[in-house]
Amino acid sequence: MPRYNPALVEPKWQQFWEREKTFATPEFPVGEKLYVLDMFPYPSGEGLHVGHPEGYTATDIVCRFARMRGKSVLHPMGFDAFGLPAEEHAIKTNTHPKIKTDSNIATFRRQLKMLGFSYDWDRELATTDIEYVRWTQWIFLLLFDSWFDEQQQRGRPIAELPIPPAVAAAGADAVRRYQDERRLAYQGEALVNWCPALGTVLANEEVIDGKSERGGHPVERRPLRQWMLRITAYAERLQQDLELVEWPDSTKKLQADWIGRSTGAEVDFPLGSVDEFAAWRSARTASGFPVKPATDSLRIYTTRPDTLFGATYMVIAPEHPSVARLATPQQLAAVEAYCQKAAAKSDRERQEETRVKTGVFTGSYAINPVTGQPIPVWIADYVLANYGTGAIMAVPAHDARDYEFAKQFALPIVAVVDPGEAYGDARSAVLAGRECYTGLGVATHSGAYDGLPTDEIKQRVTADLAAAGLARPAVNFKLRDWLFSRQRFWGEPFPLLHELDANGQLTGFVRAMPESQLPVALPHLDDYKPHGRPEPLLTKAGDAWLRPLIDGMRFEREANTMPQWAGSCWYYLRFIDPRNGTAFVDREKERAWMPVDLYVGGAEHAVLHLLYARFWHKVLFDRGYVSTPEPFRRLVHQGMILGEIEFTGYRLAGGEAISASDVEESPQGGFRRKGGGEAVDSYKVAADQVEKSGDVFVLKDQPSIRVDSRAHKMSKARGNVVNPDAIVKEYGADALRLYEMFMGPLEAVKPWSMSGVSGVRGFLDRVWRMMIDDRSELATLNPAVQDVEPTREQNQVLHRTIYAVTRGTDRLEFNTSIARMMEFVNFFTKEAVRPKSVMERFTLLLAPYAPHIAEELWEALGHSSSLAYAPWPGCEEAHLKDDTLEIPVQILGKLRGKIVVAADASAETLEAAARAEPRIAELLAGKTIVKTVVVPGRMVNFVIR
RNA sequence: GGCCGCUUGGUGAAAUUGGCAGACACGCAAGACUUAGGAUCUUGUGCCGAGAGGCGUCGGGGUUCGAGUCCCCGAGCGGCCA
Repeated sequence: MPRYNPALVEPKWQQFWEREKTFATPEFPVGEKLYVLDMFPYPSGEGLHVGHPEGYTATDIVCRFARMRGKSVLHPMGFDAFGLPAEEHAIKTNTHPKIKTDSNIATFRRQLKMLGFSYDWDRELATTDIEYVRWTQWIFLLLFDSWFDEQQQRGRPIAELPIPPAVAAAGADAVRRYQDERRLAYQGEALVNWCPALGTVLANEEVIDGKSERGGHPVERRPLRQWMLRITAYAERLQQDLELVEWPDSTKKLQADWIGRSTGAEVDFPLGSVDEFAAWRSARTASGFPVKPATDSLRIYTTRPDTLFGATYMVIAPEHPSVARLATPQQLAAVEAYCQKAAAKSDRERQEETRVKTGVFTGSYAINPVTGQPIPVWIADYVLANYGTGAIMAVPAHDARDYEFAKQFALPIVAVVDPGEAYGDARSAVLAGRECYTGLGVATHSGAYDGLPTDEIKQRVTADLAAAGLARPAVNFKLRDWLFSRQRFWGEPFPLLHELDANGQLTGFVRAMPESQLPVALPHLDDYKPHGRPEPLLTKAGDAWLRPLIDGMRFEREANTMPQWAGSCWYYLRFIDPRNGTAFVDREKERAWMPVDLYVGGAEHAVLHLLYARFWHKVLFDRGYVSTPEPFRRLVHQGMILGEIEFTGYRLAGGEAISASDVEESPQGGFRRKGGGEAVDSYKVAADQVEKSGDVFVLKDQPSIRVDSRAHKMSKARGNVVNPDAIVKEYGADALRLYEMFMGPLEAVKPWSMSGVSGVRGFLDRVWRMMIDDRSELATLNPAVQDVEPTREQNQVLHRTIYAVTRGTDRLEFNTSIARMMEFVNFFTKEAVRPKSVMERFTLLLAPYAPHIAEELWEALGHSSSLAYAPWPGCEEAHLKDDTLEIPVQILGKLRGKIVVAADASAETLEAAARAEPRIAELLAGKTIVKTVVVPGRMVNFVIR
């Protein structure tokens, strides 16, 4: 047979697998199931990136390995195909975004097939497929049809929502309104990024520093009617159930922080004069804490009820419902002006800590319920309307933002938490109100509570105020409801109709499309250009689509589209039953395959995609459509692959070299001399121009000049992008797969290296020559491969390799498995006789990693069927062990000698042998042995004096 | 600014999870084969030292018979959030 030629071998086996449907998954698992999922890609116009095959190869190895161990494996692939780039392309070229999307998918599919992944391609789907859209819309309608029962902590059908008698008495419309306010999908006003210059609404990622990403035009925040999903109802469970999954701790923490559960208290601060306070207070004690905030007080949420005595003013959000009521006539104009300005800012801008605090006094006062003192009520945009109650008590001594605000507006600062002696000199500054302290301590200036530690006073104050009807313990979440509508074209239409009255005006009521009428397809548009209004682009469609006549009634269609997240929220379920025309997934199949056992994808999706998918899954679970509380049992993030390591030198305008240690990034981009000096130019330095000097690299001919040595993110601009097509062409798909796994641990960030690719290609060449006679023109085995019994040593090498590769593959430590296979090949290429049975078992070990060459070798070894389901080689204990071991002998923990003993030598034998070792004996002579540590099979250590 | 992670030869890394630091690969060097080499094979390759030997896992401290691994402090780099 000729030399190893992946260009021939790889397409041959790809065609074989496709023709034979080798990786078709049965409808139901046979025996133990394994569902292994890759985060499906967005099919960009750039094609596959070398980062994609990293995770995909890892999961492919896991799947091929599992099949050989007799598991039923579900391993699907699809495309997250809605998205902005396709829409932008559509606007530019005036072609339907589906055209570009489909051609991008075709490229991705070709590239994925070229890498030999064992997907069941019959299950391929794209979120843009109209049949997929049907079920995305169907799930949306399920959300629309659900409300969250706080008592039972689960979503239930809206028909089961108890209607209070008063509402029922008010008539059918009142009941509908009552229900609509409680659905998991509801309408609300939310701010959009409206860019007048572009005449379109922009996604958050298209807005950078308040300007449009394209063109840098100003962007305004405009309130617009939008669809929201009530994910906050599930906050508690989304947080709790993180305990059920096997995810990286860092990812769980990110999610938990994003959900942001906090405990504290809601406290009412009465409005009105000091002399009314005592009466108000006793009335409250009698009536208890009202469920809804009353108009005679301001309700705040705080996580630090222990600092109530230090509350010297209050702040409400500019959107707070009490703004108009609290603004006194003298202050009204200033308040209105302030609120208008605040509305234009994003929440994010408003929370910027570096920003100078702004605010305006309402003119009104509230009473601090623990001190009975009046405190001013301010309006400031650092308080957000939708967190807590939209109002805070400000404790400038113990909250950084309140402190800054108080400084800015000369408001009183009263310290009520004593940080204690350990805080040093700063303690007196804190107690004098000259410094802010946010930590724990001991109560001071807190009346009867003085001297209590923070945790205790929190409990006591909350309990006491609750008893007096002034407060209640409360839990709050940072998580906000999910803004689910977009004003774009390329997304799923909402399957909803707005009712119109006799005059063609909206009644405010919405009707779900009946299931039989799904899917609602996108309308035809003559072009995809923005229409210059903040409303959804679909309002450009004609009346035939927009205002359909159904059963003799005229409706207006919902013209918003869903965000890209929608499709990726449930694709893992559709893969189980991708062609089902009557349900989004068959319940029995779902029960058989779920949950996803291993989910691999980038850490950039650690929060949003995973949180949204978990939320939808829980709704489906509550409504009885799926059987597991969590969708993804185990999650792994593959690390980013960076470009090849580069050396970067710097020089001044005149061309004079400057050391990297004297250079810093300038804020405008580019580089400058450290300390804000002159601009500096960077340039690439060839590897042979530098040398290592201590910890750093310097120019060979100018050793005083340091250069940077670093791998950068791959980017078009930097020109360091590696194209998988080129790698496959030059080295083969197996080499690419093997290299990506050999680079280092799956989760680590790793720099690309072309010579590393050629290194693993060299390994595959050696594997080939180990078994194949490459000087023969025919498919001939290497004459060294013979049908003989392995020697004891050969068996040892084989079984140790089986052991290590099995273990490494199981634990996703692919790099070490590959290293062990390399050791195997290094050993056997030196053997004049290579037992065929050993070569066969090695080929099976290699198969998950480099499946094409393995199939080819398997065939050459005389097998007529694929090895995809051949049993994984077993490892026999007897062949793993040596008769004798070399054991290190330490004195005071330092290696001083070695002894060779029987593998099963006892502790006594070991110690005796160690003492007898000449060098050890010499070192021990005349010393007192304080202690002897013997670990059989491992080491001996003498502690001497 | 907050949170998380990382730091081991010239380079990517390994270390049975507290027990011989540097497996495997790249690179480099020498040699063999060869008309040729970006092919193949062999040998060597942490640092200092002629050697015996000593030193060595970002820096400092601690726990331990024993620390790359665990704990504390610090530095640098990266990621995410703000």
